[in-house]
Amino acid sequence: MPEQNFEMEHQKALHNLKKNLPDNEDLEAMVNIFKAFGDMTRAKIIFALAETPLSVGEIADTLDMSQSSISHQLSILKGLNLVSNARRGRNIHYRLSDQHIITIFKQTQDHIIEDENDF
Amino acid sequence: MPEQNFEMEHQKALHNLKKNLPDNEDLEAMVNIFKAFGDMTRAKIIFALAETPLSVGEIADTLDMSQSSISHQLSILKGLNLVSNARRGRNIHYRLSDQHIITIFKQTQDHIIEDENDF
DNA sequence: TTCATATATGAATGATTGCTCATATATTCA
DNA sequence: TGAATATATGAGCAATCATTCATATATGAA
Repeated sequence: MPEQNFEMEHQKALHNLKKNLPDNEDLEAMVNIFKAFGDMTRAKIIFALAETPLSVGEIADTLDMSQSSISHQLSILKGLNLVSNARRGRNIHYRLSDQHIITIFKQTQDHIIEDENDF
Repeated sequence: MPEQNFEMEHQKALHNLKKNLPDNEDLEAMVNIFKAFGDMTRAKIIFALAETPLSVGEIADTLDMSQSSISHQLSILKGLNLVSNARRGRNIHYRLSDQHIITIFKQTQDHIIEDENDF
């Protein structure tokens, strides 16, 4: 009876579930990154930096937001090693730490597009 | 002088930045998904559902959390089409809407691993 | 050194959010 | 139908968070 096989498989999966979950530390690292992505300002900063390195002021101008706000958000992104910075003349230029970051955004965009096709 | 070329390229990139950013609607959709991923409870739910479909009660037991809390979080995930549900006998089973979701998590895990190697 | 500019930072505040508790709804079973 | 079980939902509360405002720090120019 296939119905019972399904049930048995399910029970087995259920039993192993808890120990198959990533440990809290790893999960927390991931969740923190998603949290960083889950804010309009930071997402815009990331997309902007995907095009070219930018100074704090340039980002503030582009996004039409205060210097302070951008600086605060950059320090969060930096704390998570999502961006790095370097002085360039009078300014400090920020850049994405690695290309993975923009890939994750693109992947998510794909998910949304796929999703829209369902309707 | 290569320094000036750099500066000119930068000015050009800066000028085009604003109109190259994704429009707000698209960005908001992405940000909402990241927001959903950016919470330990929901992340755990997603990892659990990546293994097998589960009822609300099974998730609550596995994560050692209240039924109400899990139900609330599931409704958020469902609102974003990240999970779907179907009654199965007395219970309601939830499953991931598509496989993209777990790919995004794995991609992020890769980012973290790469990051750790830098130290 | 002094002034001007660019960035960082701390405190305060309003908004968002995750959980709990109580309760409503819905389905199965007897 | 009535009781039991599974899930959903609304209000309330504490915690988190993004922005602002004021100010500190740091660099470059004169």
